[in-house]
Amino acid sequence: MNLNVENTKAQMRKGVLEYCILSLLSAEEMYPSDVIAKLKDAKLIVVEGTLYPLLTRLKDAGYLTYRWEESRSGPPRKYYQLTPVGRKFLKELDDTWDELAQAVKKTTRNNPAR
Amino acid sequence: MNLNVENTKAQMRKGVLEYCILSLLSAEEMYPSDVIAKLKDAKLIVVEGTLYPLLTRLKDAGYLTYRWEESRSGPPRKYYQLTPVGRKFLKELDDTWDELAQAVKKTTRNNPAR
DNA sequence: CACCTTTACTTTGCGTCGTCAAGTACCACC
DNA sequence: GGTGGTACTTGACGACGCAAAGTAAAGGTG
Repeated sequence: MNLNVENTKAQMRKGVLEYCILSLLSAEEMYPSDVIAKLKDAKLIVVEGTLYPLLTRLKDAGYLTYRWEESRSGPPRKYYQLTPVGRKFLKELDDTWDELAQAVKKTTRNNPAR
Repeated sequence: MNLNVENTKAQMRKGVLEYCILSLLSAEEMYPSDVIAKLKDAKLIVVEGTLYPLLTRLKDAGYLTYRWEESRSGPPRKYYQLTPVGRKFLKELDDTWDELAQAVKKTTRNNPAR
């Protein structure tokens, strides 16, 4: 048990990972390293051991597909993209996120720190 | 493994629980059932088995204290309140939340669903 | 071709934590 | 002194992020 800011930050990040990844992939087809780089840009640090299993889960759930593409600098890459079902799912996650943001806003409204 | 909206919603909720609870308690002293009710108002469903251990962790970490108070309709209640350290921690969580919201906004900016 | 580096994908095990479910305890009222 | 409502506790379980080690493909260098 380790209740510090870093840990809580990690907890919060976990909750939105799926959503952010699907959202990134909905805008443009990418392979995992691209996704990690994009997330890093947004200050969401994610490592391989987190991303790969998650992508696999999303694929198994029918939200993602991928195609192999050759690379000039190493092994071939898996380029992921949303399926129609994935797009539908993403729309629901948009609402879910908005609801959560509303909920947080509501519970923190009278927070003296603000 | 069960990748549906309900599950993802639960995941997101997990991430902000600590924050919301501390925030509620910073505004006013409460006992667990009050907290559950307030969270429910904000559409954040939390059950006893989640809240009690979390409050204990927050107390053990030095962020909360409690005092017993008699009740007219049952056993005495533990009224929780933030410690000075808890207030400091909460301030940091405010920043953490803002950062996360920014990050999500950034990754979802080009999401066609929006 | 043997070796090394870089890049990409995979997998195992661990730790944390929310949740379920069952249990304990206190109080009021009849 | 049962009975019902309220409050707090706890053990087992499962999901999942993450660290770390492993496998594999391509290219460069001699």
